[in-house]
Amino acid sequence: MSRYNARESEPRWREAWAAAGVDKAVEDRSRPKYYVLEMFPYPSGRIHIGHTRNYAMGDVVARYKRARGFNVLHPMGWDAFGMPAENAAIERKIHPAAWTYDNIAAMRDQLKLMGLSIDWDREIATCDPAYYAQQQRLFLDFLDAGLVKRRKSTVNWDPVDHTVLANEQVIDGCGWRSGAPVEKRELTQWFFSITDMAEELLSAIEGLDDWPEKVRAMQSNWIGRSEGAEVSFRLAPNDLVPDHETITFFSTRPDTIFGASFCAVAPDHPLALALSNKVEGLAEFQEECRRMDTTEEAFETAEKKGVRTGLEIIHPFDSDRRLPVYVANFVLMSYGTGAIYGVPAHDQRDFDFATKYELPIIPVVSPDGDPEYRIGDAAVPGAGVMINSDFLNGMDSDAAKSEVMNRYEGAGLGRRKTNYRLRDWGVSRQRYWGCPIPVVHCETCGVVPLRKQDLPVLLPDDVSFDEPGNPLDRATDWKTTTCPTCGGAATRETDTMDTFVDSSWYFARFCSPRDSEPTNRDAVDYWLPVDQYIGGVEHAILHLLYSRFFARAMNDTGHLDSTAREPFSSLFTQGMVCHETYQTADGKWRAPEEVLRTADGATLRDSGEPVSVGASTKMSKSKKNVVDPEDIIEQFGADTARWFMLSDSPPERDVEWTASGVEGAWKHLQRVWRLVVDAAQLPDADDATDGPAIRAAHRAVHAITEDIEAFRFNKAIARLYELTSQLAGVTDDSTVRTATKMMVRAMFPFTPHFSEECWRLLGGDTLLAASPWPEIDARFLADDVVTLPIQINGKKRSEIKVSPDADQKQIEALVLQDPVVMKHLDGAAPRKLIIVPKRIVNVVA
RNA sequence: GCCCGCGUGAUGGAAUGGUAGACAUAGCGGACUUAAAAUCCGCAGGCUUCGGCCGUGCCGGUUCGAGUCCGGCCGCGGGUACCA
Repeated sequence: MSRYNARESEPRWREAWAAAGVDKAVEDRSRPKYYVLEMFPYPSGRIHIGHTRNYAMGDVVARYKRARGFNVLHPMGWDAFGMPAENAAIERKIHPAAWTYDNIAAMRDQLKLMGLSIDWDREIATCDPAYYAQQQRLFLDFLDAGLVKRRKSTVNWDPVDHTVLANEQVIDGCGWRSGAPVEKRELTQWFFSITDMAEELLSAIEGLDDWPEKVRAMQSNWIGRSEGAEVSFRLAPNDLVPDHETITFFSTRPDTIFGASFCAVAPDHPLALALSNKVEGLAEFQEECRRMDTTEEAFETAEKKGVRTGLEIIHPFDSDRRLPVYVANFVLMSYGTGAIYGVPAHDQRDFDFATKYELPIIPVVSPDGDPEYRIGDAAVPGAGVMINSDFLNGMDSDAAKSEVMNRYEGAGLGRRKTNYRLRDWGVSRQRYWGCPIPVVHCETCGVVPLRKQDLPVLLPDDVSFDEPGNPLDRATDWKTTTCPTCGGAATRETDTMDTFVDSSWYFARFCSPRDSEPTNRDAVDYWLPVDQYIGGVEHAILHLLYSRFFARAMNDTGHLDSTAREPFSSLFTQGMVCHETYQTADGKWRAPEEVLRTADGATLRDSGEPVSVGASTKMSKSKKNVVDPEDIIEQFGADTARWFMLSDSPPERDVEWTASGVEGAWKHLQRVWRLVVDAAQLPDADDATDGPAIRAAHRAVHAITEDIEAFRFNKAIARLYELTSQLAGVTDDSTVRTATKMMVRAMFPFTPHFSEECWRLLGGDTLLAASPWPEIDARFLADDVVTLPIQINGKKRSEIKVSPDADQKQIEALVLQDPVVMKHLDGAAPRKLIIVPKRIVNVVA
């Protein structure tokens, strides 16, 4: 009996597809387009199993849509700038470019083994000057349009590596590489004005119907819109800061103004800075706050502390009331106005602060309407009836909110204001391996953008990585240049762009990857938006939000069609690939290939030492629970790997990689192969011939089509298992060969090489890769007879077989004659008889 | 704290309000074989006095009928946060 030989077959079919050019995407306006894209990988050096699941899903979609007559664009590229390349340069004395391009070459070879239908002619790498030169053009256009700004901001500064760190690179207050405590510094940085688009980015989420609800919620929360009042209250006359007359506050609860018992400003608020040397202990307190790291956990435990300034605010509605002003560590300069008035009764932070400093806690909102309402040992947020609030007493808190804001506006104290949590996107990085920012610093003209004809600004090759800091700062020859405006001496900007910039527009570049402009309008108008984007949920906020911003910015600067402001019309976030973990008694992690797994435990293969089996978690080097896709492909072939990864769990959920599961997938393909070998000996049936096999095939493919459309790949595969058993079980049926051919075609998106091999064996003389999806014939879907379950009082007791077009009376008669029904009714008439056609019967006794 | 998800056999998971557990993995039994592997066939939620009864995290509701819808809990996972 012959076996399917993946190792021999798979390369042969990949060559055949390449020779036929089936993966090439050309603009063809006579056909509907379909752009399917998986998030492009960072070229770390090896393809990870998680990548392969991601690309397998995209490939199913690409191959299916192509078979459905769509003109498919399915490209691949490399998110190739970033720190690991510089770290490699530091540790191994390899140039980042050499390291990166070696990795790309290795990963491209690995990816090709999977048999993905990718148009490799469109491959791009973001570190390629041909790519980042276009990014520099976009930067200049954005600058021109006011979408890029340069300003001072507080950053995380690593004092050992002499560089700015992203928030994610600060771990427990220390630099992730140097381990040194991170400082906050004021640096002048480049920003994309994403906050200008906050409202549009938020409201447009509404229209992203084919995005996961989860991602939409995360983006909404991240943008974080809140409505309230921005008001300025007068400071009582004082000698400390005579030129400060007011403090401006933001509050979402103007209704609680009569509950205010203190005010607080951020340590870096202008007023606090002005007071630094005039209030005892303040300068030290501010220094302490600066040292406090910016990560989340630190705040969790940090005590609320402040320094009383001696200043007082005059209550806006009661000029006899004075609110002491503090500088407090829990007030952030980066949100609102950097100043709050504290209402301890209705805000937990204010409550904690007031308790510590023995400030009054005045309830002003009574949840149950009781005017004598008292606060316990925690603040009570939420709505209610106003109490202790002068002219607001008795009002509903929502109405009070509106009333107070009206009074503020009437008195010229302030206005209604919407604030966003979203911050502008700081893109400056003091790094070498990134896209240079195309501006110069001129002694006379200041910051001057380059002219487009001066682009690209190429990264210098000759740089050293043996000192900390940004190598570009030390690249003197490169840095020294002339000013495009005055021709005088100038130095280049040495900041490079955040790598998230690179990935914010690559989907547009794929439409015309070699064009001399960032985009070709004909190409992007045809291909965009991406019809199906697939990637990990870890990019739910940053990458996807930045891309949404970029699509709009490119729109506004004429690089994209003005009608399409969303880049990805449908988004799918796939689950991770997990694996059991193994540990020996001494606590050391062991790799799956070292372990012999039995039904009730595991031992080491070589020594027989017992191994404890731990939870299945995301594959990671530290836990050694990693499977190398190349090993799997070597052993079983790409199709087996693809089949298994999609078969076991719904695509949005994590899948557990198991050796037995992969073997099961491999066995199944061999089973199909035997079926195909047998079927190849049989004659074809003509289209009209009916039989159990062809019926089973049409039904299965009908369902599989719906499953693929709905991203239910696991169910599609389950149906293919079922169909295989059905075809193997029929005897004496002249439609077996025809049905087998249909099954092989339906398997094609999942197991393309294997399906081609089967197809050829069954006499196919075309490539399945260029063949249409099987047509469903409705004749073969209809039932001759349907089985109706019979429930009595909602519990299944019996069933009857009826013709599908039997009418209610016929069914009723059959039901009442059913022995089980007769027994339960015991001569009585049913109280009610519910007949759902072709579904179920319920007898209410 | 807030915002999302999710709780179904030993396991991954199926089930437009209509036969709960498709399909797969592991397991058990059998066939073939000197034997093993491979392959093929079959069994498989729990309890039962063999009539049935119970069963989708828990409690209640809607319905002829609830894993599915509604209300309230419990548990797990993810995201996010001194955001005023």
